[in-house]
Amino acid sequence: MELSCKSEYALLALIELAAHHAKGEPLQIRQIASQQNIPDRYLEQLLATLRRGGLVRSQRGAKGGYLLAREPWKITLLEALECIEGTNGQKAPASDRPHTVESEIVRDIWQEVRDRAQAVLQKYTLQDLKEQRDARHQVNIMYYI
Amino acid sequence: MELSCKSEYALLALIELAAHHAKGEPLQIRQIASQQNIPDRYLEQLLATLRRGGLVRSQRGAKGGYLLAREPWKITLLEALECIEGTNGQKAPASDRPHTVESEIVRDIWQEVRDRAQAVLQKYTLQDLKEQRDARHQVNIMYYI
DNA sequence: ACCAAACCCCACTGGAGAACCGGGGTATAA
DNA sequence: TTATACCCCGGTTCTCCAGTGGGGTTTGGT
Repeated sequence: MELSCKSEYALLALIELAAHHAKGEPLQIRQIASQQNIPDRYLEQLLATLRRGGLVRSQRGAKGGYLLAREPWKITLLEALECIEGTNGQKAPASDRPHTVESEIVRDIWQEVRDRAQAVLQKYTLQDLKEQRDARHQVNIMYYI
Repeated sequence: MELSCKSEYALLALIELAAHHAKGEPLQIRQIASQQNIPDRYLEQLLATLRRGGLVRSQRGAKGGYLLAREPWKITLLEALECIEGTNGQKAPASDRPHTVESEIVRDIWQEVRDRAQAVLQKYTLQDLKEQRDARHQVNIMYYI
């Protein structure tokens, strides 16, 4: 798993879309970008990737924008991250190298690490993040009063 | 965590050193490299990093080579990987960006993923890998008979 | 019909790191 | 003294990240 800036941008955008999802109307790149301080031309590319991955859909033309392709509780973070950074074929070290007993041991541990990371990302959906968001915003308002 | 080719090379070298550790005599780069099919000039750099990190020590001159700086059960994989790839300070996306409620949620999840990955790497020592190695080699011998 | 809002696609840049290769210097055992 | 092995520094090629920019296409509103 990357946990890069790119991945963070994608998740932030998806949280915004999840929060806006009940309204049923599309949300524009500009809105998301300004809310989350993301360069809009870059975010555009990420949303295009998410669209091609089937996680969001777009509405072209005036009053257009993006919507989640599915209900927010049906999209896990694992899906989102695999979509956004999954294109780069070999994240694992090339398996074409002749493998020894020792290299298999290392690969097994690599796999265990990946499995643990993926388990965390599997258990959260966009709905979960949206609820956390609402809860924390509520706390902020209470402090403000 | 990177889980790159570089990291794999480093762990393979450390396993070799752990396996050879009982003899008390140094092991040469060439030996390790040919055993594990690693380009030797590259491995040299990695061992230099591990030396600077205090995980191995070197003996210069003829009959020289590398030895573990500590007992194999006192070196965890987490230590080894942090040493080999840890110089790049922030693997996390720059925190200098203005952070929103949403970005904090994402960072928290990032942290949870990292913690899980590190927990796996923390629980294994070089001694564990050496024992796995011995066990699997033994199995291979039995098949051969 | 027109216009402006919005997405769409492609290309390019600068920087960082991975995965090497190579040359020459230095310590050390035999 | 000499061969062996580590030591240090530098360069190369490649890929990806993180953006920026230009021009094209769809669409709703007037």
